[in-house]
Amino acid sequence: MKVRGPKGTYDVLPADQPLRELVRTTAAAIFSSAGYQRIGTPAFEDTGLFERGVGSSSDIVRKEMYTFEDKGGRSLTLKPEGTAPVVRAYIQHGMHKLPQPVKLWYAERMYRFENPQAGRFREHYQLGAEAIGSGDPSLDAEMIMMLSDLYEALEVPGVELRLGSMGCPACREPFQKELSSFLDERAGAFCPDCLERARLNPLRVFDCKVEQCVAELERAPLLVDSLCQSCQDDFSALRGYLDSLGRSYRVDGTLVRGFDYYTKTTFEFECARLGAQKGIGGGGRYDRLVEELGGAATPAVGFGTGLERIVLALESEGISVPEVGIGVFLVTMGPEARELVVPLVHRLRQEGLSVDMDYAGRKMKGQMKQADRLGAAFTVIIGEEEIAAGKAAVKDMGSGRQEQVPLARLEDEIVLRLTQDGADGQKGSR
RNA sequence: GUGGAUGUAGCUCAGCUGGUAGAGCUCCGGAUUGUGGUUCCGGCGGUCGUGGGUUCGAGCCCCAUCAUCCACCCCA
Repeated sequence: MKVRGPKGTYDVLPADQPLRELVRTTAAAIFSSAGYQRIGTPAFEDTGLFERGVGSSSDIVRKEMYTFEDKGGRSLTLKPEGTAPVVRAYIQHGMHKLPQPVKLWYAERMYRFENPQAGRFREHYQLGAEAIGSGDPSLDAEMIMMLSDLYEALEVPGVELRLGSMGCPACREPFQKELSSFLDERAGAFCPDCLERARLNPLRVFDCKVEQCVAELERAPLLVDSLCQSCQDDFSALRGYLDSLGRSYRVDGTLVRGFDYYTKTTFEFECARLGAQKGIGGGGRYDRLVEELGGAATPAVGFGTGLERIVLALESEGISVPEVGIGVFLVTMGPEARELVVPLVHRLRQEGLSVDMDYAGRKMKGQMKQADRLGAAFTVIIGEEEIAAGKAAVKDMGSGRQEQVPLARLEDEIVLRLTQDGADGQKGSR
């Protein structure tokens, strides 16, 4: 192997495109029907945006960012997540003056310096949405349903929803103290990772999978049980909405999301088909982020979902999108035929038809084979005999029927055949 | 950053106790002096990840290194 793409990256080959395209267009339709408009943000941002936004205690900021200095001495970072850039754009463009909430969605590449594994890459593609400017739990429900509808529309198998609440500063801080003292009392019972978490961000101990720790945590206090009145009200309102929407979910007091900015609602969709990295999408409310990034105090909620993980889940079901073949393939033999066909191919393409010809010097048989591989609906054969007779052979690749068409009428005949309904070739449909 | 598995043709893989490489698929051609999807035949294609070592001799053994996959951490 001489050359390779960088670790954790992948190429999207032609065969991979249709399914990804399907996911993107399905998402775009669902998001826009809920009034979300697409926004694009730069591939890189000032490093400080993520340090302040995502939070310096998060793993992402501590060890996963692609940070570099540009020639002007600025510290920049390839974006590891989508929310902070969108919030930055909201503030920068004065979107607080627009009718609230401002609803935005994005499809962007994200970068994290992690070791790759199933469903995890250093560059990945994320679809996400943010609704900024309302704290109403019905908006949380809208967000959750958009994601849920996306998975449903795509028929992603085995998707489950977990729901939790991170509370607000008013209830979280006292709770963290309570949890910390619980952890301190039993310090001996936890693994070294958990002791580290207890110091940095106690809530993260709930992520631990070590049996001993999990057992010990059975008796730990849960944040969902000690929410303040306001957080409790919002949480039960959200649950009411989800119930009436018929969206099933599991309340999980141990659901903790990785970014420091989350408040109140957190949610995560999991897919059992995915292996260890089974989180397929998730999000939550971040009522303090806009303010922390320098805007006015503004509540907001959002989610992100990984395109690769959706595709992986779909592929585990053997789902494939049929490839569409080309319209017509022009088979030529001899220089005269090529002289005639090169401009003809160009004119037909200008008509918007999908047309191809041989560029590899294949013999006739090889050209027919190529036409078949490309899924051509029709083949036009022009050789010395045809030139001499002033006619071309037009062959229907489905039926195998072939007829002679005068060269003078050939172009009109091709246009006619290809603009009829269903004239597109269909690969693999014979 | 850590652990395990794996690295042989473009792809999927075989290669017995070490004797300097093979199949299937793909591609090109022939069987059908100008007609596809089936079949048969032929051809193109390999520094056996890389660098050392042991040996008369290494794809096979040893060491190192890199990469890939999976898992941990964490996340989409």
